[in-house]
Amino acid sequence: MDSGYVTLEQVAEHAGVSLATASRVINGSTRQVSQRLRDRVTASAQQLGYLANASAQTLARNSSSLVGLLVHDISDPYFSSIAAGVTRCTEEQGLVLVLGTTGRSVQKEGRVLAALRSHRAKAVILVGSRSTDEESNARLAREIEAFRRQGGRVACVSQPGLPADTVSPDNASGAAALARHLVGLGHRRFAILAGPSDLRTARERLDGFHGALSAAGIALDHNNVMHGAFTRDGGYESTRRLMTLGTDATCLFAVNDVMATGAMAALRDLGMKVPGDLSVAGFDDIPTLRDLTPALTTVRLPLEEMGEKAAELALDVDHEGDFRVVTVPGEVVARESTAPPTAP
Amino acid sequence: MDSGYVTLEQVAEHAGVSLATASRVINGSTRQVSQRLRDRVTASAQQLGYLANASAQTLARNSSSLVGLLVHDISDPYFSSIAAGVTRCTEEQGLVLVLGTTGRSVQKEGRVLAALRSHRAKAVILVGSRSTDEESNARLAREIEAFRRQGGRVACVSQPGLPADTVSPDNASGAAALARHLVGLGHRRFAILAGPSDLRTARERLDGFHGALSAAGIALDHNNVMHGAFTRDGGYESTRRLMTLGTDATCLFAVNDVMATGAMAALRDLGMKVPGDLSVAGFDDIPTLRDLTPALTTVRLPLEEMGEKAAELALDVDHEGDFRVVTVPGEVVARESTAPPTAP
DNA sequence: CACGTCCTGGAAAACTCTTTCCCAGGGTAG
DNA sequence: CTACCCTGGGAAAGAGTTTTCCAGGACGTG
Repeated sequence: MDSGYVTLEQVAEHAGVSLATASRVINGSTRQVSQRLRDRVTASAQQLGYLANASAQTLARNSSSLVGLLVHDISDPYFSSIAAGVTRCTEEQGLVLVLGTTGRSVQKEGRVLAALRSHRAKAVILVGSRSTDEESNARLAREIEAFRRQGGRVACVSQPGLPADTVSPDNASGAAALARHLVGLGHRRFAILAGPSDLRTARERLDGFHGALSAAGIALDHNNVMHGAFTRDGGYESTRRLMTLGTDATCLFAVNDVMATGAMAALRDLGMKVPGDLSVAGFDDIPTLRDLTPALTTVRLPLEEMGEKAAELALDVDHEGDFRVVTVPGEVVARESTAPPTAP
Repeated sequence: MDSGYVTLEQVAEHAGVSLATASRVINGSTRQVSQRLRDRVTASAQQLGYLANASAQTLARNSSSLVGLLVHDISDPYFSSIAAGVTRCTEEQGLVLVLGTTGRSVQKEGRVLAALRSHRAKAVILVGSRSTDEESNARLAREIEAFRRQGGRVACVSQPGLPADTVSPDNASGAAALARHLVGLGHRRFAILAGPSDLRTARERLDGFHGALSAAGIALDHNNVMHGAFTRDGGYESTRRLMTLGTDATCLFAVNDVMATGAMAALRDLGMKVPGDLSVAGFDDIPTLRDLTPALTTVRLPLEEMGEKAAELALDVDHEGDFRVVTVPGEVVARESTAPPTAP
């Protein structure tokens, strides 16, 4: 209690039992220990203020109570919402969460994954879409395999196609439903902030939206599709570019909410009214959205639940074998940022 | 490389050196190793794909590369911004960040702290104001002492008075500066969303604001000070309550931005115009603020830098002895949510 | 040339647990 | 009554590092 550590050996000695017995009492192994000794050991542990040395346990068991969570940017509300769901689940189970931020860098991702492997983390949860680049996906798949071979478990959010359990929003259907809703409002000419062209999530949403338009007999002008960074500033920038080039669109769809937020800021700076001059819609329903004016129409994803579900998948030790995919439907939430187009 | 682990012993054998030498090469101890052996060992490690077992290292060194970060709620942009700053610093140093969320529960805080102790974490950073309750502060102080006795380092953000290095915003001065600014605009009657009455940060801001008003010869009506939860919903709720009771105030100060955000939503729902019917100001300058309409007047804190600074303090191993306090000034940022009061 | 010093490498202890193996004692079945 | 099994306890063998201690060789000095 003073300055050093209380070891299990000291507890055993204090209780007058062997080290083995003390260990069996404290962690509750399969072996039985008589009630009498059990009481003595717990009393001694209590009295001495025993706290197990986690690294010694990890070394002996070859498995730790650490769970990794990899996100691109923790200050992005999309990721922090998912992170909140993950923490809820891990804390329930007494596990310790390790947060790694990748900044979308494959190298950093690799470093964090290696660190988790080195710590014998029990599981890792990868959040956020990766690129569609074949090579970096293959490398990630190898890292995942290495992690799993060491006894770790893996789950992904928003990145289907990897060799792991996955929680994946139904991007295409959600975007299609949104498109139909907007067409229902009377819109015929759309502009799209499509994000990076090599990002899977971005592309699925674009394709779903585009597909639904095609099905409704509406063409999408190539000049109305802007690619750019998947961030608020990317949305701002893309919108300015779009407006500088000029557009005939009556409705702007940003494939995620942070870009839509940037778009709204750009339009405000340009003196354009939403939805009067242009309707705007996003995707994700991040919590900060409801405080925008006008409130943003979007496709709602249950972000916290998705994080929680991913953690459950990753920590469900019973399951072995093929990879499960949980598809999460998106729900169109109509708010004030979209309205029927005003007559031209 | 196949299914098991490569140990340092295997690397040593492969390189034809002793375990001790291999260890000295890989981690770079104080001891010299000849260039010849050095090359052999690194080559073998590379070839075999050696990855150190972190728990074994922790056990042997009695210190790990883990750094704890305790926040109340990671999905709150205030905390996630600070977290982003902390991660930047820890990743630079190759450390692994453990994220603990407390939900403002003292028990959970204790549990996380114990887990970090058990893992021999190198440092822990406590973010967010605690209560002004003497007893729970004393308990926290004891936990901190225990952590430090085990060789860990501690830093706090926004909670001065604890036995640890601290990064603390100058709440009183910032709030006072804001008050002077608002008085300068012509406001004389204020309402305040003061947060929980036992939260140190909240009280400092309230007191600073109040003090500046007094200095300007302005009284603060007791009925215009609403206490409530330190969250968006708390701000919403408090504002509704305030308006239901009725107020003569021309300006509303919420002691943090998330409450101000809730206040704006409540006013919108009540059909009141900001700043036309009521000016609103907050405190913190969380990133999401700039996308509100009208944009919120606030006191800007450099949140990411504060996180980074706290991490630096916690990881500055050179420093021993008395506790350093870094005071961070807040800067009034005037935006559209405040304007001179309209004639009564 | 002898002796002390410095430097490099290796053997082995230490770190704190978990778990296997072994043993004693008591109960049960034949 | 003996052989066998079952239960509960302890000794000891790991788990993979770091680090201390010791040995031997090179080198410098008197």
